[in-house]
Amino acid sequence: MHQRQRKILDMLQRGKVLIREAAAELGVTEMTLRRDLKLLEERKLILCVKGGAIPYPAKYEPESAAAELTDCKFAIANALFQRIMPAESIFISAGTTSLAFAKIVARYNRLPLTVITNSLPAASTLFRSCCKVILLGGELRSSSLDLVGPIAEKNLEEYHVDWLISGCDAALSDYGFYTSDISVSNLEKKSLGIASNAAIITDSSKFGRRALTRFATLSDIDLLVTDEGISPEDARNLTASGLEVITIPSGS
Amino acid sequence: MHQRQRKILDMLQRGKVLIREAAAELGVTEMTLRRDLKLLEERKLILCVKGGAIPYPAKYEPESAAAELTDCKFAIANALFQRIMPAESIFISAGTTSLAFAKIVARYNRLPLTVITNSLPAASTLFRSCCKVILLGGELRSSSLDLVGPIAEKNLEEYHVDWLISGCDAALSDYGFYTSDISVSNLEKKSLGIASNAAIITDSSKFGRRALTRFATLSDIDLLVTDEGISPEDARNLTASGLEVITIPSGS
DNA sequence: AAGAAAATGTTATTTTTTAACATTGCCTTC
DNA sequence: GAAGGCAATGTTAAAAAATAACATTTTCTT
Repeated sequence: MHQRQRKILDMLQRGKVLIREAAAELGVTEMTLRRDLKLLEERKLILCVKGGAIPYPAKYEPESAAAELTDCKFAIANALFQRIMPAESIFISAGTTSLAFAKIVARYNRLPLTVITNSLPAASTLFRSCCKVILLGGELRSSSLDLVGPIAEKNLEEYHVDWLISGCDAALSDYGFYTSDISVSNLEKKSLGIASNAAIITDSSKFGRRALTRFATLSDIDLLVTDEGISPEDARNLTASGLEVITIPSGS
Repeated sequence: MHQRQRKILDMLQRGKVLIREAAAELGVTEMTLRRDLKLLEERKLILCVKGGAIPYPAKYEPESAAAELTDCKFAIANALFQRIMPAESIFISAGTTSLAFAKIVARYNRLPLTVITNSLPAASTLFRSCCKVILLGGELRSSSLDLVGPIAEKNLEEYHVDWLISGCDAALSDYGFYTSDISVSNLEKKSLGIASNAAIITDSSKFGRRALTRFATLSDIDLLVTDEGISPEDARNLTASGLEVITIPSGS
């Protein structure tokens, strides 16, 4: 990397850099500095704002999250949110639907909850809020930004929560809920054991499919929130097994 | 909050919003949208970039960090970094000097280390790097963005590291190192127990002062990195106690 | 309904960004 | 060491975006 670009990064360590000033300080023309900034921005080292640049904000969200946070997921998350009471404790698992839920909680920011989570995106969303946030320990997976593994599972034993809030990768209405990651599955199973109520929030497209491992049977779960896309038969199966099913309009 | 502003936040959930487009979509003039964005930016809900805005990046750094990350701290951190060998495991404690160290590690990004930390800023800095990151669990303190408390301490017992890397709030060259936070102190004490080597990195201004609690005696520490501002007498005291002392030029 | 206050729109001006092309300096190759 | 090429930087003009100042509309109050 060019010496000058390295210097720009140094300058940025303590906040915003203005193009005007920095160009003078580095003894180059504004155009050159702009070209440097563009390069650094492409490499995700900085973020260009109006008259300058700031350090690249370490978004605590996997790259994929933005695309997957659909309106439908927010609507589903919002429906569940209506059920949560002040001062309750909840465990928010990793995954985009759960993240949508965390964002709803943060946006509303009036329920003083105790939130336990293994998801850095969720913790990131909530740490400024009025909720108390507890993070499980463990190895940080850089792809999904969640904490899994034996330490996370062991930490879980220290807590009890009113609600477990989780998504799923696949679901069969007569058999249970699946995830495609074995370590996630292990953690989910454990978290079912520490929760008074378990809620699954998922869009209806997940039904009728299997994934690697089943982490919950139908009887493990108390409440399912999904969209109207779910087939009447699936809904009937679930209700018959004692789950409460909430469906939100698909258009919302 | 205005209905329209709420809508803007919704739009932002899935990435960048362009002023041109959003103004058309919301049926208002660009000027009005700009005013909305300015308001939302003041409330730290969004961040304005070139032709639009992005969701406010949840910077995993306490507000104070930027101002305190001086060149001096980076120089000190860099000197310590030279001592770290590939594949070693290190514990990085919370605090701005330790954060400077994490940033050096991330910037260089060639040492495959295992990093254990209770600091979200440090984890945030390192999660994209080639280091393996392990986060202690515990309650998230929103002011300092670190994890402390009994769970964090207990998790520590699961690990052993080659290096403990820590800052301090105050130091006496004939007595030891202080911090002004009792829960931090507890964690520091524990972490001394799991490290083969303990390094303290701190600017020389901390010497000759006390703070709330002493977390380390002189014999607990193996290596001290500071700047030339340290008095010859302090340096002599430390060396006499068996600490290796590295001083970096103040101007650097 | 009158008037005040807030919100929004309009226009002109300034600032910032982009694009296209000119210049410089460095490196290769003969 | 000179010719030529390539990358880096500089210059200028045009486009885009942001700001400021003021006009208009809407909303609320009384």
